[in-house]
Amino acid sequence: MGDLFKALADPTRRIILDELTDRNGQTLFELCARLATRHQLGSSRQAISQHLDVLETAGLVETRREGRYKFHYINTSPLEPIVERWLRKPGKVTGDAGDTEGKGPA
Amino acid sequence: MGDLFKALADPTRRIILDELTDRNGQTLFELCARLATRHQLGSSRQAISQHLDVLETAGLVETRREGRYKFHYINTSPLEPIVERWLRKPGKVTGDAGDTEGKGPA
DNA sequence: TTGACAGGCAAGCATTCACTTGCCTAACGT
DNA sequence: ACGTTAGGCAAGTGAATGCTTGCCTGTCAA
Repeated sequence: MGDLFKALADPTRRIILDELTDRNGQTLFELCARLATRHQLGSSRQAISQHLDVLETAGLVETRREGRYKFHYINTSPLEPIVERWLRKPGKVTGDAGDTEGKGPA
Repeated sequence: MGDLFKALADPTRRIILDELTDRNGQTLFELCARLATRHQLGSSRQAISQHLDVLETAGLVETRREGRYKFHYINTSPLEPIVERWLRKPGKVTGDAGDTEGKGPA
């Protein structure tokens, strides 16, 4: 769950999602080129690749291999439960017991 | 904008939002007690205070002083534009030009 | 088969982040 | 006035994060 928010916390990754929204199914190199051209992002190929890994771990990007190409597709479904979590009316905390992620005390 | 996602990226801060959803207008000490009791979070007072600062910077928490008490109120309005950003249909990237946050190239 | 292309793996580095520690200010109660 | 309570400020520490560097594995065209 926290992977989703951590993925969204980086501006470069948000721009990657923008780019995939504009044109879905891009390869790594295509993304590099378009991020540099349209967003003035000088990130290296490896940097973008690592960002894509983070986004994929968060479930925001899915991939499809085809020969030596790897296409990246945006998946917005993990975003939908975000707002609803804190939009429920005050009264009872329901399903957050598993959200500590090992950040608890020793 | 990125402040919002960074604020949500931490599990302790998400639990604080849960706690404020359950009971709005808590003081710092009240939050400390309830986080420890109901969520087994052993965070110190200063840690919680810093988390509240982050949440307030992100616009997710607003405060009201009253004597020596400071009450914290959740504000969910910054959450609403989150999903819509990437739910627009592919075709044109519109308003992301200001999202680089100084992470751009030299 | 050889070389170019698309991508992956892993170590190293600098910054940021969460948290602690220690001390301080301001508002109450008695 | 004095002590207690609620909260704030700032420096320091360990871990995580974003990025680079260097090399390696597959895939395709000629």
